[in-house]
Amino acid sequence: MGKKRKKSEENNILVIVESPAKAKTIEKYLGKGYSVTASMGHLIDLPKSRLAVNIENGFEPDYITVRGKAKILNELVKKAKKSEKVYLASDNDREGEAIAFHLKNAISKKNGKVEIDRITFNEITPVAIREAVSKPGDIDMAKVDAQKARRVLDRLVGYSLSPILWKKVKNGLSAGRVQSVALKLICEREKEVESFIPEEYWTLEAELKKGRSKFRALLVEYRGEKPKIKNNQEVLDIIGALKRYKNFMVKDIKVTEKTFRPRPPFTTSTLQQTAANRLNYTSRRTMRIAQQLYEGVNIGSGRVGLITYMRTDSTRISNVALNAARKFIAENYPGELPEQPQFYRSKKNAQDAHEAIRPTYVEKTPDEIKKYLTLEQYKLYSIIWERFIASQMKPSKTATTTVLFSAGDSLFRAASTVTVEKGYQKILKLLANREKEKRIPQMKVGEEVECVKFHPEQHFTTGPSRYTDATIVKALEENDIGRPSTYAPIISVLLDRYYVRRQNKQLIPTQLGRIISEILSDSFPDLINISFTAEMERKLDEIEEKKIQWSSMIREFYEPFSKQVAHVTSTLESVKGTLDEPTEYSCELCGRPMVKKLGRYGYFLACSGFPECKNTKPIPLADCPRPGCDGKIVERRSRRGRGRGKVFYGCTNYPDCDFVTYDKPTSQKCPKCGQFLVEKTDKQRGTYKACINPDCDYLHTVEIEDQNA
DNA sequence: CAGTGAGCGAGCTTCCGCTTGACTT
Repeated sequence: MGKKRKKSEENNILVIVESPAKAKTIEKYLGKGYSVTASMGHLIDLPKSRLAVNIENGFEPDYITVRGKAKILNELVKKAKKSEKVYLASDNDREGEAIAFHLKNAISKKNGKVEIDRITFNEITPVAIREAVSKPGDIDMAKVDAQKARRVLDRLVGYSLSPILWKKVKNGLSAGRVQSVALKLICEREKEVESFIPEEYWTLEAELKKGRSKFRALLVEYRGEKPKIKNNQEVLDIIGALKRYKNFMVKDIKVTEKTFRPRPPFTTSTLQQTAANRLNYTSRRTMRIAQQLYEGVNIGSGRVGLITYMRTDSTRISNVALNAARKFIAENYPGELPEQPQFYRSKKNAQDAHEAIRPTYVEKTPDEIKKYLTLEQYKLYSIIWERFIASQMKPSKTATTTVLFSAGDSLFRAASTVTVEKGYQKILKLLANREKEKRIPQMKVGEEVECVKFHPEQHFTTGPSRYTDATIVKALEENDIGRPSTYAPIISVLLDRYYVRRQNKQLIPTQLGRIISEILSDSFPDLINISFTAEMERKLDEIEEKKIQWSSMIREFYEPFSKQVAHVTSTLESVKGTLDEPTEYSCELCGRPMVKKLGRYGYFLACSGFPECKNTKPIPLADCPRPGCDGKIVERRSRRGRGRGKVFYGCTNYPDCDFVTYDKPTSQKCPKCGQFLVEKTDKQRGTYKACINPDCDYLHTVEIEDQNA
């Protein structure tokens, strides 16, 4: 008796979620009697070391406990044993259902008696959590099957394609349903960039004067046609013909109003895009900071989670958050509160397991908590906060006045845009529009203004732009390739494997990346393309709707695929040996030319006479600036610290010469003193080049290559 | 934000998607 009462006072209902930060919040909401624990993602998965898909037996996967997760799993099982009831509350999406399923198996294997139910919710609010607990249900096996199909397909693709690359290109390479399509996009764009031929064209502006104000109007019609000015001579001819019109006549004035609705709150994809465009952050950096804000920052009163979950594809927000935003707007910007709340539609195939990314407490304004945040936390929090509040404010309105001027049979156009109603723009600081308003004076139709001067300007048509973190994430998301948790890692894998490099934010394929992409796209055109994943998702939906079986879906894919794999393996010629890039250096041991190779630790120089001559050396980046030293500056890595350590640049004559710097040398020489230039970054100037010589003051801004961090 | 030093051509690699930490190499 006494024992029983004691037990009921303890936490006798176990709730399992995926993320520990979420566990903390939910435990607070559920209160007494509940214990909430995190699984930290998948605990059961395919082993890394082998295929582990039984092709002869209906593609059944051979699951194991994920390396390093045994401790967590055992503890969950132990806790479950002590509980009266277990609620599996992993995310309400396909992967979450699979996590719940595997947990249930593991727990009931060790303890058949305990009652295990599945609960789901799409927002972490007291109401939603309590409601979920009041309506426990079962695991949706169709969803679990869909996840299994996804997992098995990715394993079959990745573990079939990668070995082809090992054999034909280079050991250790990788390919997969997602990364190889991302690489293909980048390579195709590069081809467009290369084949684009810029064309010269000119524009002509007239400087007009009314009273004391001067403004410019653009030539939009010449001799009854849209002007196509190809070169300097043509523009001079036009100016010559127009010179006699000392005055231009106002022919038409039009005012058009435009309404701009605020944008929906952030998803992972739009957060990464906006942070890249407005703050210059890589996807990876954005996610690292967002994770910090989500896990919580000490803002005086203890650690507080400042934003909702950062890996989401939804723009939906909870009612609690909606009301909080409206209350905040009513109190601070009463004129900008719309009568009706704004609702935003998530993208078509959103899994919608979480809310949009929003501040957890709208009353904690960025400026109020700035002193507790790092600068990057402050900036990221600011854009999240601004975007969320703005999304519930009134639209902004602009009025554009367009004036047409005639000069003979030519027409010029000038326009000015003014904001009529600021609306949600009132809240924006970091996200505020950066363009300046252009003003033109008041005029009347029929009025004449003086033409003071002509301004011809040379232009070139600009071709397609290379992908950046922002645009590749956008492209992937639009085509339903990858998930919020993988956008940043996809970019990292392409960089880490030297398929792509990043320069001035642009993603440029390397020689290796192009070769791989070419082989994969040519050999597997049905798989390595932009629509394969969308097709796959459609079939996964059918599995979830119990219209087809997961194993038949896999069989239909695998039969032709495996044939093609065998065919390519036996027929494709190896390109090993063509990968080394020639260089200007020659081997100091045997005189043969040196080639640039990609090794385990990055690029290095090797003698082309290998294996007779085994000479290797790092790639020289510059001459050592120390007087009398004949060493070269090369990239080195510190040994201490996690991973491979931090990159720095030192002299090859170390320890005789101890010259060292953290600034990356460039191939350029300083025009003032002749030593080499290095890349530097700081807050005021951004990234720029400066002379390595501390006694030389040469510096100027230029474009540079970024790191992956 | 302070902080700094090999080797590399291989015998064992690789996927996508969920989640956070992280010694002895």
